[in-house]
Amino acid sequence: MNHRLHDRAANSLPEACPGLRMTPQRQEVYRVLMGRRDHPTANEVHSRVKKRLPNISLATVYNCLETLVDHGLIRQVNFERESSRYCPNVKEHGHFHDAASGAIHDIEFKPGVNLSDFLDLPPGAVIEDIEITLRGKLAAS
Amino acid sequence: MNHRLHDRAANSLPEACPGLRMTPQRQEVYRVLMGRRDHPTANEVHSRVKKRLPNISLATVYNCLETLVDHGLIRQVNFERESSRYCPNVKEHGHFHDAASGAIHDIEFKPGVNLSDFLDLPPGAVIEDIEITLRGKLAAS
DNA sequence: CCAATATCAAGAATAATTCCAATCTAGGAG
DNA sequence: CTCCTAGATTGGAATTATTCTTGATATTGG
Repeated sequence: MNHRLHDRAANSLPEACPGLRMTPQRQEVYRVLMGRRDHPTANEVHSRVKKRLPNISLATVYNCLETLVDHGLIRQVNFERESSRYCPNVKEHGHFHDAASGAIHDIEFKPGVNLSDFLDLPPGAVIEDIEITLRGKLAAS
Repeated sequence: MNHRLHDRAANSLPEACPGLRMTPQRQEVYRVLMGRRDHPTANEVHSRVKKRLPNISLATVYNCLETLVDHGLIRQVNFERESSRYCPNVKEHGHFHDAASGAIHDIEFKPGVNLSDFLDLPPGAVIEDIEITLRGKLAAS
């Protein structure tokens, strides 16, 4: 079994991140995301965080999420026009959205592949961010 | 030069599409999208359409766009949390968002490539829709 | 031509997110 | 240790894109 990506303890703190003050709120938001590696919306994060910080406001959750995203500790993912979701998998990856269950699975690139191997990029394009989302079904097994 | 994708006359009508009633509003929305192959928002489409149909409402533009999308005549594309944009290129393709100019370029797949060539898909996944968005810059030429 | 159905328009309603102003807090300077 | 300040948090208001609702219109099949 391959745990390459998921080996950080669920309740560990992010290592010191320059310019980021680790407040209790940010810590808990981060902990909650690491603890259950689904792709919760800000609202879902809020619900989960409230178990330990009952007074935290949704605005603060949004702030924390934004800060963590800005510092590269988590990723924000958008599907269609739905609420943004947040993902603790910082590695470059895509998502597969199972229409039947609603579940979202991380999709990794095969090792060694290069964007320009399969896409006709405009000449001189410098890619800073990639977003790949697939929608479909898992065949009944 | 390769015009494979863009050879439909700009003001042509979509060929008969089962179950789609081609009203003047839908026709004009479609015409406007075909005429300028950028990626306008519903609002931009509304402005453009109003030149010929001054009384059309934004709600109708939304309705028309949704209908055209449902019938596969245009595609809806979402970048981040911005307004949806609409794209007359129905072929499977991705988008490159130039951070500097804000321009959006269609990106084609290299011929013959297969999703599973570069992505680790979950076993049994049947992909129904692909969305690939790149963000970056065009190197100064 | 008439009834059934689909479309349109205008504005109200919704939902996610951001903004704002008023506290609050942590950490460094003294 | 205490004060000061920058940054963080809060709750609620504001914003924005989009959808919904309702009544009026138009179109089509019979």
